Amino acid sequence: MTTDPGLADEELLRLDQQICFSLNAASRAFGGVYRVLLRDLGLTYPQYLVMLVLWEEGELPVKRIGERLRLDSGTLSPLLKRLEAAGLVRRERSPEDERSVTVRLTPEGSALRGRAGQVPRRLLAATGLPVEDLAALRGLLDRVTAALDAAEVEPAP
Amino acid sequence: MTTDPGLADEELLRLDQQICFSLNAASRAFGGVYRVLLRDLGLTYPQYLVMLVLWEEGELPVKRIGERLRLDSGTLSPLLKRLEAAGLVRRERSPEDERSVTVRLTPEGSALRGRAGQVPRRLLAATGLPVEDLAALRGLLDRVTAALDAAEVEPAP
DNA sequence: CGCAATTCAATTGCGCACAACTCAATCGTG
DNA sequence: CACGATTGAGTTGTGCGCAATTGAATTGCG
Repeated sequence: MTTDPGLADEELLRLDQQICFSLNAASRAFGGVYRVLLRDLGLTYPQYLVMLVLWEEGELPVKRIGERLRLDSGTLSPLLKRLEAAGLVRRERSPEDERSVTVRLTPEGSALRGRAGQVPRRLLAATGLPVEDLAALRGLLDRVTAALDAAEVEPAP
Repeated sequence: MTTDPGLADEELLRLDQQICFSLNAASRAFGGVYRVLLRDLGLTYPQYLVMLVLWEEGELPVKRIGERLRLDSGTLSPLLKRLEAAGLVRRERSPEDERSVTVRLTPEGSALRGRAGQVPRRLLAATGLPVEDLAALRGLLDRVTAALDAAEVEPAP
């Protein structure tokens, strides 16, 4: 879990810089392409992520959506409200547990899945990478995510 | 640049889902670790990126900072104002071109570099990946970014 | 049973990202 | 030189991400 101490701080600063630049740039480049692809569906990228989960599950409590997407209620509550205002989902408190809110697709929300059908293919094409490389990328990303989540980083140096 | 047409839409949807989930998750996981590491410097992650550029260059017009970080004035203007309020930079209009604003490190801004010295090492350690893997990750990220930037994605399917 | 601790959603506040726009300074072309 | 086009910062408005807090419902422990 430690780093090669032979590398000077100066070199690490450069690598750190490159890693965080690259990740930031990639994340925003993806966002830009998704934005174009999703525009005529009336969805933002995070809204699309929520719809993907709902298309798979049909209905889900807010809590579960948050676990799937690593998002908390501070992000999901207003986002879901906008999806509801757009007529894509309904939200209702669960009768069994009044604390929980269940999110359900409306017929319009389900129908949108058809119109979203070409999004993945077009996105993967835009990456310009063969599927194997994308799988490798995903593997590396998942590894760092797991490590970063597990790392107990001390606040004060 | 096209995708294997043998893959069904359903499978592509799943892969797309995994790629965007993974990228999103990794980006936010990095953000979380940076947030902890930068907290006692009083910097956010995007502010740290700006400081990295300034530590390298000393002074730079807003325009150049934006080119380096792929950020526009809508993001940079308020961010730089906060850095100025924190006493880390000064902003002054260029005498040669009154449209341009030059951003300069203050002595406090320069001094902060020393306190940031351990950030890269600690971040790289938190990733749990050997340097070679991080380099590979960076390579893949840069490739997709370049391809996504180059891809002329048509708005309407 | 009763009350404290926990859980879930929502809200508030702050900062970033991006689009669309404004305004002044500069450039380029006739 | 003059005037229209372009450039560079800044502002506004929308949405996301996260921390911190609130408030109601539920759980669990004594």
